[in-house]
Amino acid sequence: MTEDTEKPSRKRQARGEKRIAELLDAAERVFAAKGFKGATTNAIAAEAGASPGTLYQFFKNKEAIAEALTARYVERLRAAHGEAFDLSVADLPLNVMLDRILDPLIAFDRANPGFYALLADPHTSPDLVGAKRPAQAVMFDRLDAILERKAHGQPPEQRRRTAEVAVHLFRGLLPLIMAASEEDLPAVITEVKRALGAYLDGALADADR
Amino acid sequence: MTEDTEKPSRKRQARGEKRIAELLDAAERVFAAKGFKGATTNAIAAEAGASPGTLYQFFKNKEAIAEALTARYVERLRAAHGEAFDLSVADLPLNVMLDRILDPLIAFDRANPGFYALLADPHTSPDLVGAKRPAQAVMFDRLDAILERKAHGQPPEQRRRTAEVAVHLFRGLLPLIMAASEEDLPAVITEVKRALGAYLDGALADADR
DNA sequence: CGAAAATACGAGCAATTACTCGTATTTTTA
DNA sequence: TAAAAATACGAGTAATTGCTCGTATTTTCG
Repeated sequence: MTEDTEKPSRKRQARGEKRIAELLDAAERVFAAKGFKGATTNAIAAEAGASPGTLYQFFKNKEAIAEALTARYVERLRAAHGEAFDLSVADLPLNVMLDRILDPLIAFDRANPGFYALLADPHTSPDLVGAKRPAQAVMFDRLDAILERKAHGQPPEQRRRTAEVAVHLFRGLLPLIMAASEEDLPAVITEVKRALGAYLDGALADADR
Repeated sequence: MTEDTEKPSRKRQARGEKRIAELLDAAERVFAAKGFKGATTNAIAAEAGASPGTLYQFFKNKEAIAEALTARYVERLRAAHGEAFDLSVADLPLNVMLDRILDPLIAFDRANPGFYALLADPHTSPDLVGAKRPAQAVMFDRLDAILERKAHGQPPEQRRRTAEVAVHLFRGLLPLIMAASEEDLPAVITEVKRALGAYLDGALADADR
């Protein structure tokens, strides 16, 4: 077995891939506007210019749409900012590091409002929770690795908690970031960085104590 | 007109008040478990041991239930912690002030999971948003007043933003607080206070600059 | 007491919605 | 080119759900 968890179906056409992308684009808009429960599969199909039957040709059910969309976000997040989130930033001063990490992350979130809509919803089924885990892990794991490099002496448990709190802290401020007008955004970003910087600064100082 | 925005109906019986309280208790549980959209009015009625007809005798529709529940939370929040959130805490050292404010607030949130469930849901109708505003205002206004007293020289606009960010910061960490086991809670609370303390400390230091 | 009002019930309606299925069209492939 | 497979359609269905309404019981009050 090299790479086949797929059924013995014949082949997916380029047309199909295009439709899937269109359906996910549509789902992104509808989820962002209405949330998961509020979104209608018929509305997603219509938004994509497709029929319900076509939608269900590619997705087993509504949850599968959200799962696929989440997977696409994770993929894009890795592709776009894997480098910016690289471990080498750990050697930079804290405020520079925060610029490097947060600027692209904020840009990504503002450019992909559906990502936030899906991630923020706390009332998701177990399957969806599983699909969301990698999205959380992308941020958490990298930050944890960075902290490990930046504060060697700290016990791993404490470090994990610091990373977890920092990620939640950012996610908690996301509503503010998402709601900010283009005009207010710089000031909001400044505050976000100030909050994260102050927290991490304290956590790292404790590690050296 | 002294106090009557009510219809010329005859009188609400004690039995009715009791039923309303039971229905709100039930709604709290169902909303906390399923979210607003996921909750069913029939399920709320059943949870309260009442029939749908009885539910709709006291509430115009599903939204009205959430509005009344939110109002009850605001009332309880004010009653339970109005004093702890009193302006005099502004004269205390920052970390003591945070203990005084956050400990009862965290206890309230953990004791009223429906409050968090309703507040956190971003996909609410305009009516619900209006009902939620006072809940936000309770925390924001008091913190803003405290900051005014603690940092006189700061321009109001900057102060408002600090208060807004601080409130969002706390709300953002609420998922962590709500999900923590009784065992983990103290450590989580420590981190929350550290984060808020570090942020506010920086903001207040800037004000004195 | 007795009438009116408040409370209570729950079957069921109208609307919504996730999803199916029979059928038609386009693309692949042998 | 012809059969098979993939894609597409959209009316229809079964289930869910917010809410109503006719009716029955309890409480209030003159």
